[in-house]
Amino acid sequence: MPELPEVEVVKKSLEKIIYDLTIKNIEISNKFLRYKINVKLMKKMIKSKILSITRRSKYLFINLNNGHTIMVHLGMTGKFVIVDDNKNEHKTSFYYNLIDTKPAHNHLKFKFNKKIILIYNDVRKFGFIKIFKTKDILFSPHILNLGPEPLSKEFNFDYFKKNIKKRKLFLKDLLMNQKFVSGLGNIYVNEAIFLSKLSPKIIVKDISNKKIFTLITSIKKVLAKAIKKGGSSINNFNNTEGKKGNFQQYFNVYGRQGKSCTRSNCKGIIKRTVISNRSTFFCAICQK
DNA sequence: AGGCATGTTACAGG
DNA sequence: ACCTGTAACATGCC
Repeated sequence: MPELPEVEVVKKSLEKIIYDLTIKNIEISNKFLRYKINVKLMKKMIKSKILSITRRSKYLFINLNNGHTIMVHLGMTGKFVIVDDNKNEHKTSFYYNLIDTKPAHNHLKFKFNKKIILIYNDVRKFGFIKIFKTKDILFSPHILNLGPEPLSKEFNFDYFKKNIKKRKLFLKDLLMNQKFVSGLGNIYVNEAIFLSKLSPKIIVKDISNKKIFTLITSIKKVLAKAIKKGGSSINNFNNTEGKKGNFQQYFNVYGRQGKSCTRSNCKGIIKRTVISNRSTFFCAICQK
């Protein structure tokens, strides 16, 4: 479920529900996620309180009052399910097809001092949950080499310009590279490139200054809008409030091959190709 | 049956 | 030591 907007929505939802709660128990039914969970260390988090929940790129940090942080990466299919005190289930889910949270794929359960259970469910087990000392978290190998957050002011024209000099790679590969900018994935890269009217295959050193500005704006716009819409894939935990992620209905290119270009006055048809093993969608008429 | 799926990373080669 | 491309991870749906 996991590009930056989805992870941000999960972060906000978790915050609302488990902030300030104390972990009463942790049940691990399957420790074999992307990395094997250190059960002993994980159990040491029992009795600690949730100080805050933060995000860096697609990684979530659950910061505890015992000097430790639980790092969570949702991989491709990681989801959280909240069971509230009325036994209602509030799930995060993906718009695509793996939307079920079958109990068989529940791997961890966190129980709190309120009657709230937080379940980590992950069909493909590409996600992981790992404990770090809070002070070490930004120096962990996952975080250390990440590029700037795309929504930060650090990610600007000067940064972009400086990092594309003499580089001969496709624009799409640049934006997918987490060392260049962190948090974008295949959906939002496709969408941002469409908004900028550039070809995903333009060689990055050939992008004009004007287009660099457009591109940066497009990236920030598409992410901000997706967060506002609750992500592309999320049924918000607070779906009792009628809040469901629905950014997928705003996709211009992703998954739209064969359909017509949404740009007014463009008669193009969206094409699908493959770049670096990933599906790539674009309009050959208006993206140059 | 085979292709495809939102991600990361180990590895080989340059 | 850096950069790049490929394959692998596990599972389910079309």
